[in-house]
Amino acid sequence: MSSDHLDKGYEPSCIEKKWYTYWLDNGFFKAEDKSDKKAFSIVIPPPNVTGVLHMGHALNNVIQDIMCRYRRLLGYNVLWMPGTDHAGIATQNVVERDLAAKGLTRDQIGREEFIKHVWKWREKSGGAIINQLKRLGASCDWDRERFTMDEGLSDAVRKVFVRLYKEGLIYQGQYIINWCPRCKTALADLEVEYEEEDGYLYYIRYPFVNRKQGLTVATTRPETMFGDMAVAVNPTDKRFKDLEEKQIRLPLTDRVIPIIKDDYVDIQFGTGALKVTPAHDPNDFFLGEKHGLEKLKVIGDDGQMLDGAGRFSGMDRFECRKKAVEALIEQGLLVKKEPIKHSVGNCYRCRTVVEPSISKQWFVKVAPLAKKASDAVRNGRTNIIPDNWSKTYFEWMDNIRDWCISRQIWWGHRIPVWKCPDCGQEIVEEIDPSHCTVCGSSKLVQETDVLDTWFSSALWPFSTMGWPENTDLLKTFYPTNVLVTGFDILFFWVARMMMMGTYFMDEVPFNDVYIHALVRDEHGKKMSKSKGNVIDPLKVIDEYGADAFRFTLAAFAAQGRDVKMSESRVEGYRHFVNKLWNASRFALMHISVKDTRIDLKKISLVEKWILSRCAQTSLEVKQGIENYKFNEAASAIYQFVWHEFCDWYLETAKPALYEKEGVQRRDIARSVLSKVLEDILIMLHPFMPFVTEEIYSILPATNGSVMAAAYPYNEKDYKINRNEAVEKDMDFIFGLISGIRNIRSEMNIQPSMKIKVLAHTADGKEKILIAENKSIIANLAALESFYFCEADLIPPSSASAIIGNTTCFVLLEGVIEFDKEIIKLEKELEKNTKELLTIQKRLYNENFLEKAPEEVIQKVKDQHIDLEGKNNKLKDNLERIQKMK
RNA sequence: GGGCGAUUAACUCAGCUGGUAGAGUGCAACCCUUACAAGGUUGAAGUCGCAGGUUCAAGCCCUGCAUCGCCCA
Repeated sequence: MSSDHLDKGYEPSCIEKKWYTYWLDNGFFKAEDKSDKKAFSIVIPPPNVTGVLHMGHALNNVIQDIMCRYRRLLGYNVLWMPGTDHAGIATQNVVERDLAAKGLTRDQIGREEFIKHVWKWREKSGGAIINQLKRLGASCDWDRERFTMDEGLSDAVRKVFVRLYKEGLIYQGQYIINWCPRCKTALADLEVEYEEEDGYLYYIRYPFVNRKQGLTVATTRPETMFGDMAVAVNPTDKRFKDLEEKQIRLPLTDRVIPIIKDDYVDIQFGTGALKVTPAHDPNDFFLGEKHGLEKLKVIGDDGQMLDGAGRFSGMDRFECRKKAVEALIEQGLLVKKEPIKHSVGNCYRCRTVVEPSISKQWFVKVAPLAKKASDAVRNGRTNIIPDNWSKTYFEWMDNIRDWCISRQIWWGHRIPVWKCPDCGQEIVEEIDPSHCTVCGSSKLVQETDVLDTWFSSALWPFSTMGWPENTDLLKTFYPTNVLVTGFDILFFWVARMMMMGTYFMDEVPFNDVYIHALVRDEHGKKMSKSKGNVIDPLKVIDEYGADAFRFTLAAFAAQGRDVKMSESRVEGYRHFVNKLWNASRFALMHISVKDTRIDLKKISLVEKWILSRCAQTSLEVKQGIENYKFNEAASAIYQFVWHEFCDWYLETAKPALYEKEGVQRRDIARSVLSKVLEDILIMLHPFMPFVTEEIYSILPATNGSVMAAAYPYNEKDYKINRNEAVEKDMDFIFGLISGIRNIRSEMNIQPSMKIKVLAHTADGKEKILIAENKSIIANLAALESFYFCEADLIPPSSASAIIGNTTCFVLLEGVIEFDKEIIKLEKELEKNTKELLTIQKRLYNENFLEKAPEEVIQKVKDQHIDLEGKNNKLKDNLERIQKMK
């Protein structure tokens, strides 16, 4: 499987394929139904079977994959349950389009034949999105893949429906619902998307029966006037105080309708007179109920006007709007029309303007379910993260309306209700009934509607695990640890899973709900086909590799903020992948045997330092992942790998690795390098699974897959390796090197030119540190020589840098540019003085000394001493240089 | 109309229970130094949207305002 070297540049495509196949073949993604190990489980938000992977999926699944891979490294028995959703309306639309291409409609071929077509379609192309998830590296337990229309899941749906029905929580009724005239089905409130559009507000005069005058009503939908059953005014409205008429004439018809009074009418809006259309407006529906008005449906299910529209019947609703307005103008009844921005409801599947319409539908009485679901979050059994979404969740749950669950389409779970045509009995059973339970008739007719897709998705966390059977899987993995989702389906899906889970399992479906951001384009705009700003994740993977893409998503997944995605960012992280690759190439030039045993007593300060930093990084990555702060985890490891491991540690390790300090030192250096690189690969694996596996497989010190490795630094190892004192010491050394480098750069000293440096310090500890790390300093700052000097022997022609209590003098032997050094020192002194003054201001403030906590005061005092010391040294140096000039 | 969020370097964003403002990209200078130019070293760059308030101390807490975005009606 592995070779013993790495190519010069990292080439993702074939490596990704190779390792994904390897993981699958070796069962690394498999969960055990029963196990002694601790369990960790996530159910995937099932993508639509018609779906194509978009950025939202990518972010969603990368986050889940990071968590799953991380838990495996910790030794958990991990279940990541995959699957797809049958997506009733969406899928039906796709297949209908296919048929239309062949000149067929679903009505022509009939229900049974149509459903066969859908299944065939699914077999052919339904798995596309699954393969796309695999390209991302998703480590789902694919053998368990579920589909909401599977037999088992359908059984669960049936069971839930029957129980809710028998408990009186499902009912059928005539209500106003949202109707899509194109899909020819009812939609739930949630399935309507509102959009601001330009329209007109038409003011129409309805004449009184016996007078020419009348009331003017305002509407944006004049075509609905044919369904008007009354005109309503507010009883407190002064304009209508003297109104005697009780009736009014409905223009363009021969109907006379009542004038009713109700304080529901908004005095501010329009003319104060409201046309009441109970069959085509939700508010009017309730007003109609209250006043006992008839509900006349005038717009048909296909969007064409019905008989009630008189000579306009048979006309399309929008055509009718135009024609009716023309007719009103002719009759002098259109008072005015003014442009208005108003929100128009569109079908979330096909964007057709939704018609509120009266219809007989099935509903779930959600209040009792919502109570349990809402309480579960209130009392902390389920945590919503970030927490501010809890409020939105409560808001919705507490004001929830009954859920319309019937859809007039064919693709979906058919509602298990039968009617007896002989005696009218309604039969609802889990097993298809063959005859009427009352009269014995065998002519039972099943309800033709199917259930809302979200009805089956609401059961997903337990139906996928085998419910209603009490399976081992359920026992091991339910409730799931976390659900990862975007907030756009918080109500559609999460809320409903909470309702069904708490009701049927008596247990929440997940302990945590992590709500991640929406992925937008680089300007923060929603990605959409019409805007042409969609970035295809698969293309990004092709170009930059899955690892770079995944890392980008993780790095930008800060809580509570949208992810703004642009290819240039992915490119940046591809550089990171490459950096890791090259660092590993370098390491492989040196390490050749399995030896990662490290004797902490024998290793150098810088080696202790890198181990300490590595331990600390592992903790930060751990905390980041466990607290859903993936950006913090990503940035911790990025920072460590690039700027500590590569920039500092590898550079310091080179002399030892090249055997310039003897064989023993070389072997120690090898073992530390080997160990740290191995740790890095494991820590990084959840984020960048492919490249880490490739490198890990080649490292001589490792065996088998990185997926089988243990996450580095348990509590004990952390305590052994983390050493803040060592980190502080190294910060001093690194600061010293940077100080000298700074002088080199400011004084335009060529990198190839070696320089002489003298150090003066009264600090014993710093003196020892410098002495012990002299060769590192000399190497990294490119020094010819480095000695200590006494205060009275400070070289005249030199530039200085102050680090801690030590001053370094870079000898410039006549070539010093005094002006440059003076400017540099003055600038530094200015900055230092500023800082010193702010510190002093606090220290001389009695209130501060009185009220601030002791530790803060002590810290400020320490800072004061440091700053004052540095200030004096800067002044001395400046004075000295100025004298020289 | 109700609710939520944002406003910090040129750009994209971090910033914990209040304690001297950080990163990446970009920019500038120098460098092909034997893992990496997809690189290295060094540097410049911020009135933390505005106005008040609380506090010894405010990017962070409170109030108001402005601008932008999202969700629900």
